[in-house]
Amino acid sequence: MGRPREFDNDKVLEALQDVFLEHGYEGASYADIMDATGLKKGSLYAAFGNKRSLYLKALAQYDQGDVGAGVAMLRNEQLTGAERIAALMQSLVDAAETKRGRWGCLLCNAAVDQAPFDKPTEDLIVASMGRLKDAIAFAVKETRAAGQAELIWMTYFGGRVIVKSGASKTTLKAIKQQVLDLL
Amino acid sequence: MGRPREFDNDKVLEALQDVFLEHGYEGASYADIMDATGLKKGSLYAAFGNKRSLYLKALAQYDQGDVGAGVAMLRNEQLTGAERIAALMQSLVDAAETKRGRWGCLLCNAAVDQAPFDKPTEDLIVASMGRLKDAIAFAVKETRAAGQAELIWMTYFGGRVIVKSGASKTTLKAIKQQVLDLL
DNA sequence: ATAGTAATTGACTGATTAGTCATGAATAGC
DNA sequence: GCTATTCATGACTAATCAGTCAATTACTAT
Repeated sequence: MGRPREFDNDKVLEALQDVFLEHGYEGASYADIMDATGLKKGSLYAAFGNKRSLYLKALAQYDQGDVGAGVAMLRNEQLTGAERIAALMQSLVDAAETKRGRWGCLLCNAAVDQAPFDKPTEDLIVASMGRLKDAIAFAVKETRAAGQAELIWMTYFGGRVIVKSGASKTTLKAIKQQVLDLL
Repeated sequence: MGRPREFDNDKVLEALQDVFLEHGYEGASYADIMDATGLKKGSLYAAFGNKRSLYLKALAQYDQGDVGAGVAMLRNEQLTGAERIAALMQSLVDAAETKRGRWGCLLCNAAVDQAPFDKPTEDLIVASMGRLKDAIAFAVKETRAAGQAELIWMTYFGGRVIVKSGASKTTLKAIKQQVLDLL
């Protein structure tokens, strides 16, 4: 009963991901948010709560979506460990070529710009990063790089940082190759 | 002639580094800035220009100071290449234990939260990151890791990211060891 | 001492911030 | 068709934002 909702929750959270990816938490104003989601403030507050809550929900969706897909891929035993790590590193190379990729990884961005201020955000980030680390460890466990999971993990995050400052596809390909040479 | 300046430019820029390290660019208000520097707005504008200009100058000082010191250390031929890389990675471990270290690396933070918006900032970051990469390459050039400079470079940035989300000293020590095992 | 100059200050601006709320619109059950 | 309920809207608030400026202070050169 009551008036039916005119928007789709998941679609709105995807739009929120993009806004926060592009502008960061502090840099994203309600003007940006309303523009990206097509919703007015009242609807946003009623449906998702305040700005911090919007952020956390978008981050949680990113964790389930983008990070979750990466984790699933790294755990897909249809592929060899080396193939899975290659795919992970390729996603970094690809990130340099898309607008969304250039905006970075919401997880890394959140770690840098919000983790120190907000415990729930930090908890979500730590958990999500941990799942990614474990998945990398799983993928490399039968390769020569079995003891270098953290190294590859860090390379991924480092790559996400340099993509945001405009690193070239060439640079990222070189990094990808250096990681593959570990395997 | 005229009234003498009551503050020291370098000291003020150091305080600005801390403010922007702690809060990021958007998150740092003039209230924070005035509090940290002890200067009023008028003086700040007269001496350094607008907020973006404050940021760039603090970033440039960070580049010359913290990054410059790291680069000099990596190029110090009094030490072996392995010793130099060990010192670099140890600085990451140490960062997990100090308040300032927890705030991260101004270069990485800037890359994530400002590089996409401001060309001068991006240029400074790219140049500074490049100098660090070259210095790492110089340090490893006669080790087994001669072809893995970018890998170590990324590991350093990745480490800076996870420190901001509260990574433990133990985790960072493990990463340090994995890097040293490459040499 | 006086004049000239540069630094400091705090009050001020208009714009923008996140967040609220009364009103009206759109539905479902009766 | 009426009522109850939920949703959407735009005007509203108080606070804060970056940035400006006239008045005052503290110095140097003459």
